[in-house]
Amino acid sequence: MCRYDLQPMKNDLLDELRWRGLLHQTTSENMGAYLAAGTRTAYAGFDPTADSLTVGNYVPIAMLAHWQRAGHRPIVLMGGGTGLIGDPSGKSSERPLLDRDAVEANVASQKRIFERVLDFTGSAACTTVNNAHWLGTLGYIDVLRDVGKHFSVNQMMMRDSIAARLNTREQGISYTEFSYMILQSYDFLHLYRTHGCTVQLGGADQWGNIVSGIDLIRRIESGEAFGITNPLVTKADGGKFGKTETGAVWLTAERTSSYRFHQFWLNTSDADIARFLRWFSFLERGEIETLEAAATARPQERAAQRALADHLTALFHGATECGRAKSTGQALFSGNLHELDAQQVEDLASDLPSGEMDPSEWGTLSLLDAMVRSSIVASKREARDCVTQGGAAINGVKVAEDRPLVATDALPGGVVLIKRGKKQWAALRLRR
RNA sequence: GGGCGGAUACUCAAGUGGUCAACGAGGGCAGACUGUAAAUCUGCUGGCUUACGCCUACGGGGGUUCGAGUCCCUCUCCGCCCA
Repeated sequence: MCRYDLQPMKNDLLDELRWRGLLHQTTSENMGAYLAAGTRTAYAGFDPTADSLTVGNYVPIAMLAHWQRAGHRPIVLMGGGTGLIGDPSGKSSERPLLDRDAVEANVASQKRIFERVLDFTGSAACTTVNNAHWLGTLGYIDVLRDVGKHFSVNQMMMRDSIAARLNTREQGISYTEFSYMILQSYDFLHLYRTHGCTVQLGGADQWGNIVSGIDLIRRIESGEAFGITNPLVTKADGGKFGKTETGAVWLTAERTSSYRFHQFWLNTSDADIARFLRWFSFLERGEIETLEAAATARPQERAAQRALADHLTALFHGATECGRAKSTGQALFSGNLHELDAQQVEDLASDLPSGEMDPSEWGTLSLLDAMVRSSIVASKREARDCVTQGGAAINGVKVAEDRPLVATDALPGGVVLIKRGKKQWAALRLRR
């Protein structure tokens, strides 16, 4: 059982979401009473445009988890069908279409992520569905007759997601992407019919699509359905959430190692940490409030950042990996690299960009070349700049001038660790 | 179908025959200060065995010229206006 042990929610769901800052809008004022009256089913959709998901996709997953903690039943909708189209919401340009096999493979691969956060057993077991299975068999004529009739083009064009694209000079919107809203609405209708699903969760940018689905259910089934949206994740400095020097932060180990994942959260700025704890962690209110107080009183200790990093790394990578990530960070930032044993060095190096060198190159391979070879820099030019500016280090010790690597630079296990700036590391392995 | 305008480095955006590897802004990287934070200040930001040198680049192709991002022809794509 790899699922992180989430505790049942003690508070009212909407109150909890509101307190966490996860509640952007709901489609009805009666939501609270509706949820209190029984076990409900909600879904959130995910685009299988990659074989993994990033921290940017995490909030909807967390929303489903909170939903489940409150005793309701979650459905993960994999957009195997809609992924073939591409959602225009929040996109400034037309997206490339993926081929069907790629989408199928991505759907399978992403399932692992959901299994870490959601409970697929028990009375409110989560289920996964793939809309390729019903959208794929729809006939064009049928859709136009049965579904399209209920959509007003005039209304669709006024939706923010579409209007934004209609008004830009550079980019238009294809009929394909224009139709996305109809398909997403149909998904909701389908889940309403087959799973008794009456609630859709999504980001604030999904509002228009969600409301369309609710309308469709009312028109065709005379049924009542609801929507809950969460705010989009922002950072206090206005930067893009989820990006680091090395690119997007993913939720699976093959794309982002547990070490980097842990570091990402550890580096959360003071201005963001309180909101991030509430958004991203499943810690209890009391714990969060204690951490927030600590962060305000003694920010230099970064207790809140550490707690968030540990919590999420354990959630997505497991407790063992989380421990490894922490000790790796400790070794790298304390600078005592020669004290590591061969196994630790190897573990560490396996996380880093790396290159190889031959023992015969001791004394001749320059630091600049070594940096290029370990791919920590894109060119020798860049390596030179880095060294000149005092930003390069061998095994954590600053090197002011280019020099050849020598045999004593090797750490146990035959690895030389090269650092660029404060946080970027690479490994050069000794070939044997 | 007709008329007009546009395409420049990661992004936006200057440039209208030599002084252009290309102003400026944003972003990114690095340094100082710090707490592996933010803010601020500074440097760098096409590549090469550091070279007032060479190579590659201003949508694609072809031309004019001693010399072209800059002029001409053509192709592709985009926008606006008229049908």
